[in-house]
Amino acid sequence: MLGRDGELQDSKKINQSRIQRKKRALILNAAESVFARRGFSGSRLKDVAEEAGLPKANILYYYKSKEDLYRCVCQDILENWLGAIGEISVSSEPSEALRKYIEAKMELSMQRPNASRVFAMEIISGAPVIGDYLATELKSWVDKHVLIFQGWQNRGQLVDVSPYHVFFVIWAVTQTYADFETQIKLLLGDQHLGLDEYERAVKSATQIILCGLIPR
Amino acid sequence: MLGRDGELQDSKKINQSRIQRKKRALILNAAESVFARRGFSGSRLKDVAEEAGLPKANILYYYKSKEDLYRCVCQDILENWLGAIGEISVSSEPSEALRKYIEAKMELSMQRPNASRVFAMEIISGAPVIGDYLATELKSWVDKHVLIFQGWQNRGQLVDVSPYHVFFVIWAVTQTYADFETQIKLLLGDQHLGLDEYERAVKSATQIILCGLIPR
DNA sequence: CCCTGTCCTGACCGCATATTCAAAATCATT
DNA sequence: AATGATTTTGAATATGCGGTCAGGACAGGG
Repeated sequence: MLGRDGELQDSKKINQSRIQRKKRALILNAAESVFARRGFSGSRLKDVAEEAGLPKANILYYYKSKEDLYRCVCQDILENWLGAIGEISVSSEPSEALRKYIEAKMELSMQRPNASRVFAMEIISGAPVIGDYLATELKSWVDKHVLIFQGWQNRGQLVDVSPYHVFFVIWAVTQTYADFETQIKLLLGDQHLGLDEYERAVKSATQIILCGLIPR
Repeated sequence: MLGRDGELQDSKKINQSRIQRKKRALILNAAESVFARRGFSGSRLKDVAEEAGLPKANILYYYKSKEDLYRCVCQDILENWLGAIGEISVSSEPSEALRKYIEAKMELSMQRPNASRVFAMEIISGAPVIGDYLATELKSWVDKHVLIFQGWQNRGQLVDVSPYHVFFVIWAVTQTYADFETQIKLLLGDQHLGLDEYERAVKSATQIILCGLIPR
């Protein structure tokens, strides 16, 4: 079972040779795509090994256990997300700030869909590994931005809804294009969800959400 | 591995004694909650057995295999969903029709969150079992309603966005309250996501989406 | 009470899995 | 080239899984 409060950085060696970093990154990528399909307990190290093109024992040379590997995948995702999105700027117009945020999240979903899926499965499973992170770092990030939203609402620049739910709606919509790609492709009849359809998705999602948030 | 085109009703016995129906329903419920947490390959029959309060062998007396059980869970979910939601009425005002639909989906998410989670995991995993259903029945249902949406758009009653994405947005938002309940509870600081917070969620979601869809 | 079919279950089987290990191969440094 | 550290990997191990089975419990109609 996944120990709840493990330090989330079991194998975060700091002195890595070039070859180590390369191999570890290769394995991390392979692991992400496997975990994205099956979740933690459903994934097999054999599949990770095949995906990475390495013998199974080599995986466990670089990551001391399956759980360690999974934690590192999660940590990598969280760092990447937090770094890529940054803040919602206080100064600019709400409509512009929110549009930027939505577009950034959409792009993340499209560029690293597997990251989004691992995250989704982890949450659905009860967040045994990243629960602490959600309750501390993410919560403080959200609380801070809720204040910004309330400021906008006081000035009549943002529709009067619960600010937390603004986030829930934005996250839900932006991540659905990664997590539920299978369903979307089947319904659109598309095979590849190409760039044109991606543009349409961004446009539709942004338009619907923004119109719902910005008063006239 | 899950055979893709299996008939989705392996164990759909029609002549069931009262005791059979009761036991099968009990097991189905337990299985739903286990599959909701771990997905198909991550779930253990032992856990289903414990959840149901039965010995493991008894599970396999009523369902001939783990995959059979999983298929029955999926089928049960799909039937329930299709039956509970029904159609989006053509005649009434778009705003009323859509509001009804959104509220119905929200209620389903709240009443059977585990069903939503099983569905989510199945899709993220590539929909090996319900893929056929999505590509046929659900697709024809959606295509039919897309026509309705386009009719509304021609009459200026619905904002001009890709109708398919209208569904994607509605589904994303309504299901997020079931699938990501863990995250939402952690961020709201709540333990139970009580009735008041549920009302607020319905109100916020409905308001944001509807305002984004209905022109003024 | 017996008999017949249904229901229940502990013990068991074969297989897959995560993890260990020791020996081989490769690399780095002098 | 020599030596020591790092990296690689096939084989071995222990555990846990889905599924089987034989026989016991039980229900109900005669």
